Formats: sequence, structure tokens, C-alpha cells
Amino acid sequence: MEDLCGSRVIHREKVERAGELALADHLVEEVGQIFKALGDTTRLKLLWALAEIEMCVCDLAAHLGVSESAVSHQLRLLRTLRLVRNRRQGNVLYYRLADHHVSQLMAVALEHVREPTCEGDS
Amino acid sequence: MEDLCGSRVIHREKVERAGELALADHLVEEVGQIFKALGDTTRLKLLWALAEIEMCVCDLAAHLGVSESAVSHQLRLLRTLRLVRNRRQGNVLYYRLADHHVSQLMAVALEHVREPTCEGDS
DNA sequence: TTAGAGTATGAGCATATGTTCATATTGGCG
DNA sequence: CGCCAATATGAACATATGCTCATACTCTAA
Repeated sequence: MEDLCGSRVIHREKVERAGELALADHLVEEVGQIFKALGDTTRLKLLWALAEIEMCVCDLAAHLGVSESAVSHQLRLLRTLRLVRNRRQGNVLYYRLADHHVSQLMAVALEHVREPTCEGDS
Repeated sequence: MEDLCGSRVIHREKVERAGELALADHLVEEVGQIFKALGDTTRLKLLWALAEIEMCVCDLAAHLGVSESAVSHQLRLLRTLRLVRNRRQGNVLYYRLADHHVSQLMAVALEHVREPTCEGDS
């Protein structure tokens, strides 16, 4: 065990290789923000609904049982991350998912959750 | 605009349809925990490294530049969610990703982040 | 232009979250 | 057994997060 940056290291070559493979910090940060956005049940329900139905703020608020302000705040975050987009029709803004990645992410995570708990594969 | 559960509703039929399509609460909760776990940069770096290399706690601590205790705490969370698993070899616990879903999620999110910001598709 | 519906935003507050420090546990070895 | 390395765990603290309330903005219609 050697010392690297003040930490014990058992497998120096693995640590070095991990350093080479590591994502750029800004990418880790951005990807983390995507997941963080999906990691809140309110936003997750929003996105799940928007995967099938184009909806406006007050519809979403009614669906989730939260205030329109709360929905609007969350949609802003999701817009910033390009997870949703909207179109305006008069006074009403209709939101929908921005692209297929979002539903894909939800599908994969759901698959993981529904997978049997037993182990056995690589 | 009608009133449903105390909220304004513009499109009652959409709200009702969203209610039918909604995921069971426990599923939303579990999926949310998966994304929340992926939403922290420390854990994300851990998982990214473990996607390629089987590593032990102190290697990971050295790689990330955080304490072994912090790594251990995070790995416990990831274990609970079945995102990582480990094998013991003597005193050392080697961690790796639990299944393909994890790397798949990271790949999709990374793809989304790298996608050009311009709009234009459905 | 004035009023109102629909939505957006800022501040503030209660809760959740990640790290550190101290301590406990587990397995290998003399 | 007794000791040490490797890891796990609990408590505590600083920060981040999501909601509410109040207010501002935007578009339509009279």
C-alpha cells in the first residue's frame, strides 16, 4: 500500500487507470444534474405523465396534487436541463418531453427496480 | 376550467388519463431513489470507475480524493439499491457494478448531455 | 388600454443530504 | 489469542433542496 494524495492505495495501477478513464468534471457535473432532476418524485411523476400526454402547468398541478408554483419551479429546472420543452397556445403553455432519452432513462430504471432481487449473473 | 381536488384544471380528460397511466407510488419512490443515487457526483464517479474496473474502498477513495469513510457510506447506499455488488478476497472487498442497467443509464444520460443544444425534432 | 387567466420568479423556511470524526466490526496472520 | 489492515457504522454539522407565499410577467379579449 502506497501513498497517493494522502490516501492509502492498494492497487496503484487501478487507481491510475481509473484516472485515465474518468469523465471530464463538467460532464460528470452535467450528467449528475440530469439524474438529480430525475431523482425527485415530483419531477419524476411530471416527466412520466409528459411521456404520454402533453400538459399545461395547472393540469400537472392537479395531477400531482401540488401547487402550480411548485410545478412551474420544477418545470423550469427541467427546461434548463433540456428534459422538457413547451409550446405556447394563447395563454397556455403545453409541456412535453424534450427527447427520447428521458423516457429511455425512466424505462431502464424501472426495469432495474422491477428486476428480481436474486443474484447470479456477471 | 373546473375544480378538481382544489386545483384549477383546464383539461380534465388529460388529468384523468395521467392518473390512469401513473406509476404506483412505491415504484416512483424506488425509481426516484435510483436516480437520486446517480445524481451525486461522488457516487457517479464511483459508478463510472466501477463500470470498467473492479476496485476496493481505499482505491476508490484515492481515485476520488475523498475519505474512505465517505466512500464506504456511498457504497452502502449503492449496495442497498443493488447498483453495485462486491466480492471479498481476504480483507479486501472488491466492488463492481451490479448489472448492465447502471452503465446503460450513465450512457444514455451522457448521450443526452453531449447532444447539440439546438432543437428541431419531435 | 385595462382586466384577468396562465405562468414565472424570488425570498424564506423546513427538511434532506454528504461529509467528517470517532468508534465498531471483520478477516488474516504471527 | 491478540493485533493490525480494511471496511462499516453512528452522530453531528454544514450545505443543498423543494415547497409556500407574494409578486411580476405575458398574452388575450373587451
